[in-house]
Amino acid sequence: MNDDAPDLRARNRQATREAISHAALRLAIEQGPHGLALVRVHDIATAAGVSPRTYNNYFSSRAEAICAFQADQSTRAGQALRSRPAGEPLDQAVIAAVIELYTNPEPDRAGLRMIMSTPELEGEALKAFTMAEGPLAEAIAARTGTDPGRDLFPAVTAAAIAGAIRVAGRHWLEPGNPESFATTLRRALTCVFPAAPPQDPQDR
Amino acid sequence: MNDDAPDLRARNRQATREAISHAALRLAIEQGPHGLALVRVHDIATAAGVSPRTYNNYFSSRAEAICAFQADQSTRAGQALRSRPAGEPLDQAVIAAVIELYTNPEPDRAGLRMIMSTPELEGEALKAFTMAEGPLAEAIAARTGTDPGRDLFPAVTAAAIAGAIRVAGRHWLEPGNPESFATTLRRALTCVFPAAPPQDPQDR
DNA sequence: CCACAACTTGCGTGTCACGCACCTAGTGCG
DNA sequence: CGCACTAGGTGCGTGACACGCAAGTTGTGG
Repeated sequence: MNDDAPDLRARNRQATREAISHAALRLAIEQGPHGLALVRVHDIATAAGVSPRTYNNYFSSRAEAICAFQADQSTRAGQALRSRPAGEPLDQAVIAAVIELYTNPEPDRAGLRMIMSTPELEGEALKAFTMAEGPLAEAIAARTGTDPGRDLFPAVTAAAIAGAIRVAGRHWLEPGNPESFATTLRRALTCVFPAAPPQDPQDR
Repeated sequence: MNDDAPDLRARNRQATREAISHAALRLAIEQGPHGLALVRVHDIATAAGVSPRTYNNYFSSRAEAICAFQADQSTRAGQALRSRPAGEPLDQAVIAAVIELYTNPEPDRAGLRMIMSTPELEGEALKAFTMAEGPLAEAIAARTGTDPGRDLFPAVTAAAIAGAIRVAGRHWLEPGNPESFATTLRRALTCVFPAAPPQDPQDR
């Protein structure tokens, strides 16, 4: 929690990391899904105010740089679930945590659309979502009192949640969709928890 | 179904595709998860009996070549579900179809472990699994009579199934696990369908 | 104030993806 | 039965990239 100001170096490092990934995403959006190959490493580095060599001290591929925000966000999924009140039933805790995590701030439609509609970026985004599953599974196991080493429920549920978020994103991106992302997210996650196992389903 | 002998050309093409991907996987296994960078394109092409230039007429990256089998298998998921009897309840049909698809032939532990434990390959395998979701979602929609354009259930369920398969694979690979893959698969998929809507659960 | 560590940068190297042009082999028609 | 056609394989050249290495620069702690 106290990684706000541990060091001036660490802050500079985080700042350049964000500068690079932000520049990468911006340039990618400018070129559109079909012009990703035109986004040169040199351009990203220049736009971020660093040398090309420094760029790949932070990222080893364009896709990794462009999707860094998604990746960072995903790693917070487990923490988001843990921060829900202990007594809350699993389904409600998950839905609340995910909505809190993915609508703060409201996601950028252009950026998401860019990532979801470009094969190479989609692969990297997939990796990002998958990285969330480990911590998420641990948080679920902690909440349900199951052993993640033997019981498959936590890991499978975490994977299902990550999948639901992906599906929600894809559906939300479809042209002419007036729903808020939170609404779509809630609809998708409700499919994962049709009826909470040992709880009374008051949701839906 | 009738793509067995449509053409001599097509058969040759499929044969070289399989030769390349098979050679790529074999060489990757030989080098182990930490030596993937030592598997040169030239080696793969030579082992497959084609020129390096031909290799990337078929695949544009090593990971794609190595995971081609997984990708091909994934694309058959929708078809596997559709080939189940129409009256069978969704959960039983899915479990039967997936087990049929992923245990025929019995998967190669070394190959799976190679793919799941190498970050770059894992990303490609993730893409392969995700490619299965579209057809799977359509098959689920057809079986449940829902509209995949409006209802999120088919897509979310397909994603959950793909995630369960991944989790099952990871768990099955853990050292000292005596279970058959079919058993692990069934356990994982049962987490996705905790209680079949109006059916009696005879599995588990 | 100084020695040390972290970080950035320029350079060189090996690898790779891919466009282009040419060649080989399978195909269908007269 | 042979010939034009076409899909696919191959060699070559080019542009870009990842990464190791060795400085130079900036923050840190004694």
